[in-house]
Amino acid sequence: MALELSIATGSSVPIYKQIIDQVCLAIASGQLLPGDPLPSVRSVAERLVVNPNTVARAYTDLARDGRVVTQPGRALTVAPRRQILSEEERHRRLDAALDEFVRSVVFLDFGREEIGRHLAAKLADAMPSATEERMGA
Amino acid sequence: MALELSIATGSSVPIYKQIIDQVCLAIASGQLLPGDPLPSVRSVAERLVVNPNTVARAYTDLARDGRVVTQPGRALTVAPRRQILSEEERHRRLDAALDEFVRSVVFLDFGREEIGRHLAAKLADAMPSATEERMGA
DNA sequence: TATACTGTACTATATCACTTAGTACAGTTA
DNA sequence: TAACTGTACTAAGTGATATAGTACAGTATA
Repeated sequence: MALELSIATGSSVPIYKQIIDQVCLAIASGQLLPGDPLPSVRSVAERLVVNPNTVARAYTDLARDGRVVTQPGRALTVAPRRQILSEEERHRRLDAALDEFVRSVVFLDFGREEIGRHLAAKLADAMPSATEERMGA
Repeated sequence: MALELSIATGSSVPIYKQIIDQVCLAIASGQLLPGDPLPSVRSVAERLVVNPNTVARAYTDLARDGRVVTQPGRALTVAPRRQILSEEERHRRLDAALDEFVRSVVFLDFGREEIGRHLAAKLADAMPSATEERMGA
């Protein structure tokens, strides 16, 4: 399936990061499978009315993090699913994300259970578990 | 209890935001109670070796969001615990925080249950529930 | 071979957020 | 009066973000 990228022009999130996030979500959700090609730098730039350099910035970041594979002269392709980060780095990033999230919601006066419920729903959307995939969900 | 602020000089998180986060966490955890005074702009600036304007920026943001009360010529005090944001705004912010969090962890190859477990632990630290507070936990 | 595509690299420039610096003022407290 | 409180203002420097334009090596295809 062709990846349909979009950007929120008013957002404070940098364009290059919006692109990275969408590609990563597409991979995590299974919309993009290992080996699938990403749309070219120039086509994305044209579609989003954005500078090619900005798209290239996102693509080089994706390649640096090992989420896509580069081949000279060819389009980027989604990397095979394997362990990319060290165990330590994975936990460090999870911990940082958790801290950031807690800081953001701690003032909102939601119950811990309520927050947990909303998170579970979001996670189910973004990252269907292997079990569910096997069941065809 | 006097609030002991600190900053991570190497962090990409702006100093003013680090201050805001620490104050908010102190309020949420019960370390700061409604009516408690915040340390003065100048004393914080001196302790953290930071510009007073940066601290003032954090304080005005806290006041704008209703988490502290301003009185001319007096120190800021922690606002009484009550509904500050509209129901819609609360959910909007929770949703934004959830999206941001999911984007951050979706690549890390953690199971949904594992993420949920870690989050529950963090939340228990940051925001002791009313029930636990009543039990003296 | 010629053409059009792919990612990548480079310089230059503009804008904005963040931070620092310095000064100033009204209100409070002792 | 003196020392404190938050707040407001201008000015300047730094770094991230984005744009613009150009260029190059490798690949695919007619």
